[in-house]
Amino acid sequence: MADIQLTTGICARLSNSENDDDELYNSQPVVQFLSFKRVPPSGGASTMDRYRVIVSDGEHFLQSMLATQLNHLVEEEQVLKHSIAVIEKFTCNLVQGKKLLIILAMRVLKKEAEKIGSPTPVQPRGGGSGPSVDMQPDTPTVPSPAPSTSVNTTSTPATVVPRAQPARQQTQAGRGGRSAIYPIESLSPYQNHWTIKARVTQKSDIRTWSNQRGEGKLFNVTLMDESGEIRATAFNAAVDEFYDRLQEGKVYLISKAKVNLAKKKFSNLNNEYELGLERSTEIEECTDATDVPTVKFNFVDIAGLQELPKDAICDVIGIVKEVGELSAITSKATNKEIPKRELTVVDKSGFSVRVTLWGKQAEQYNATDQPVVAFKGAKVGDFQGRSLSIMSSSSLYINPDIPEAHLLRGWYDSIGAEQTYQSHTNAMSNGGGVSFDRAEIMCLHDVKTSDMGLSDRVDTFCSRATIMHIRNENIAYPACPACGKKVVQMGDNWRCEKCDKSYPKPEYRYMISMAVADYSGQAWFSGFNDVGRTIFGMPADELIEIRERDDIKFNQVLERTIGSTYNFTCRARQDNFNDQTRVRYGISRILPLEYREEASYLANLLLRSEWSR
DNA sequence: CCCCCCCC
Repeated sequence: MADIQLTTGICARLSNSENDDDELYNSQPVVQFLSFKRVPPSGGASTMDRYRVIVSDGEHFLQSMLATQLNHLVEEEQVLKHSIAVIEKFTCNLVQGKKLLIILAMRVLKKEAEKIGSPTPVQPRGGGSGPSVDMQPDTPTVPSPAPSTSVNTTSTPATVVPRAQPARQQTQAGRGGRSAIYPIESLSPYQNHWTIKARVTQKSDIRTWSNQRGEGKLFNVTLMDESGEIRATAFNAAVDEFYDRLQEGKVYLISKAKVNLAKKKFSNLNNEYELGLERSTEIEECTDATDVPTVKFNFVDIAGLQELPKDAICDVIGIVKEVGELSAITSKATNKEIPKRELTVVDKSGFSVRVTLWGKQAEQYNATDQPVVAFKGAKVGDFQGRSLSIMSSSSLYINPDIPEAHLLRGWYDSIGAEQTYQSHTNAMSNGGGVSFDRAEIMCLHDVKTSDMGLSDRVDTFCSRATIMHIRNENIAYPACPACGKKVVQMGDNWRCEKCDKSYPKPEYRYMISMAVADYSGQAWFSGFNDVGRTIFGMPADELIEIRERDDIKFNQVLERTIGSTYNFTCRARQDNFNDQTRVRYGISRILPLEYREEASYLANLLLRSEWSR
């Protein structure tokens, strides 16, 4: 190669050009590379390192980025410092008010070269500061918000960056008949002739609809490249055309789809736009897909689900401990039968959660062993504490080849399979709608000074309190083995009025009255059989037997309970006794403290405060 | 052009 000319002035033109400068975008400038710097991904969908580079036209220099499909040129040392190359395809993004060149395709003309000239920073037209050439750790694309579903849903990205301007496209769309490959991030309704190279990370079932406006069918896919994600929808004829061709996990070159404004409330993707796949849309599977990232998860552990609000969208990974049979429900809204299957999923947090699959996912689930399962975009429900629902926009991965899955497999096979798991039901509710909720904990002082129990309704509160004393009189009563009501001794037998039956032996049931205290004060709580079984760890028959046999031991058993702390859910009720009105607190649920859960709660608090900083 | 994700 004889004498290579750099395209003098190109840096200034790029820096100051309008985006509709077709002539500029169609030129193939020759530049010299001055430096390369590897920068980590910015989060969001991006999982690949990128190269920040500085290019020179001999007169000025300009900060630029290599599209990730060009990373290998640097890594294989096909391009070096001072190499001269022709930029065959490029686009520009506006980042923090500055124009940033993104090199999409290039050809090295001279690998080893000397630095040409003494280039200086571009002076922007009309004053102002020129493009920064310092290596700030920002990236050329609009940063995704911190994946918000698993943590603080109200956090917003620290920097709000103007969206990429519509990148223009080389009209010689030509060579090979295909347009340049554009980052998903750069798509907008203002440009045509783009091609994206994207992975299908999620594909919905085909859904039909019927309303006033008509009827039809559709499906969606989520497409992802290193710059971001976009949802694409195909209707009717396009469904027939593309449903089978688009497969989850595969990478496609997609062009000539329509770019529509996304209705944000229907999508949790970080994209202003979505694609309409039409019959004229071109979709071609791409086998060279190593540069297109695979799905990225932001897992929350199963214990941590109770920190998420209902309807939060999250990613969860766990072991399928139990698989339910395929069943169906009838939707109240549409009166349609909907196939349903429930999985019980556990993880290292020691919790289990019920996960509902719907439709085809319910029908097609057929893993009978206990696989690792990862969910992306599962919806948090509050049925029996916490539950998960897998929506059409969620993805389910059986035994995904990711580190978290291998760790989980190893843990489960060595210790997890033997352990018991706490369900959110047990942690939070007694099934009758009364739940323990740490956010609802009241201190006893507040309970006693509030109007709890003074109204006609039943007031429920939660308390974390420590047992100070248990009344030893009337600690249990002889009950009917069938109905639990009190029985009376008649000769050798015990008679139940309700059942109209006599039994040779009663079954004792607890009737506990205990003084409890927290940091603010003390109160008397009363509870029945389940409360006694929880605090004594034995049925009432056993305790009564001890009392009859050995009074000292009986008192020891009572004393053993002193000082233990529980999570209580109580009902406050007015009580009239001997012309005196007082408020009584009945325990409707008692739960031992779960130290694992407490630790995980605290860990999640810490994480949350880290991330919202 | 959908935007429902259902039920216990």
